[in-house]
Amino acid sequence: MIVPLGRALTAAEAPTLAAHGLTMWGYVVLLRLQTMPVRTQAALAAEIGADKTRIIAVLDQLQRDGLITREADPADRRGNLLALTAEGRRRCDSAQAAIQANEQRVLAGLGMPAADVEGFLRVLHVLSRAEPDSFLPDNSSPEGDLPTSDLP
Amino acid sequence: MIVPLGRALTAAEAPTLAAHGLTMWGYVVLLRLQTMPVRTQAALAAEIGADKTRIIAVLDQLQRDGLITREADPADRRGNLLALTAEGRRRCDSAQAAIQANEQRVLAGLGMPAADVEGFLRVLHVLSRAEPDSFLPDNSSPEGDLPTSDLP
DNA sequence: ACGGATCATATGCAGTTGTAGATGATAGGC
DNA sequence: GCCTATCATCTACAACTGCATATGATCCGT
Repeated sequence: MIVPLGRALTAAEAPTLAAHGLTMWGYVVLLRLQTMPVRTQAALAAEIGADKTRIIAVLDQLQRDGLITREADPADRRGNLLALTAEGRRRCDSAQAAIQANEQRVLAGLGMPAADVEGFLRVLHVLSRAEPDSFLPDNSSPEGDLPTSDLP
Repeated sequence: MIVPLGRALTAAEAPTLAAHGLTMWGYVVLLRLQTMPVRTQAALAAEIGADKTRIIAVLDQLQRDGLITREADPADRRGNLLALTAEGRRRCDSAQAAIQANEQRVLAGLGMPAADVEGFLRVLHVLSRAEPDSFLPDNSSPEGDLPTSDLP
């Protein structure tokens, strides 16, 4: 998969998210909490591929905006229970709708068969739910003898 | 499209690229030059979504490794002609094969219909050739009144 | 010949990201 | 009670990224 493509798609979502008062990570957090609350911030960070120290500010902001609740878990006060508020759910839904509308526009503009586009969306949906570790290659050795020089 | 997915896929490629003595940007440059040489570094940077000042070191390394040729354009000596060497082509091909093999493994592991997977790959291929600007949303106004707070 | 533009290159700055470590609070096993 | 582990939080450091700027070489139009 092509790296600049991923970067371009990410960059394209930013204005839509900004228009909904969200940042990329804020949106990712809301999307994840949309499916189910979590019991610790560390678990959330691991699931969304974020750094546990860096999402603290994200969660701070979301909490200030009234989009999430964040309360010590009575069963284990080391962790925080995180869940969407009603406003958070609304915000997430509206941002998601806008982004998906733009995706539909982009995909429609490709002029590809509807079956391909539908297949694409289905695979993408499943991929987005997969564990990030499942994308890693096997421990296969590289082909041939290659120099070990690498970019600084 | 889901941002963490893109990040996970990118991260998953890194070990394969490293095993082939390449970095992400080095690989992206090789991929682009595989299709056709370019006449200026600035044009290359724009096409691959890189910063023109930052790819200098990338090109330096690729040139040192004998993977690209980089010669002043006799028609306009302000620019450099960039092209793959035979070794560069081999390196690019082998890295690409390894990455695609891993992609096939991941996609096969999803257990989805072959038609969906093929459609996915076809759409992905077209998307990767699209102009990054085409992904940007229209100048539509956001839905409803939303707070303007944003993440620091 | 001059002025403006383009190209590669180097550099600075601010923001982002990944990693590591420290700290305090909390929990569980012995 | 003590030791170890976990969690959130804070901080430092290095690398990366985007943008801006400056410089020298080159090119083109007047």
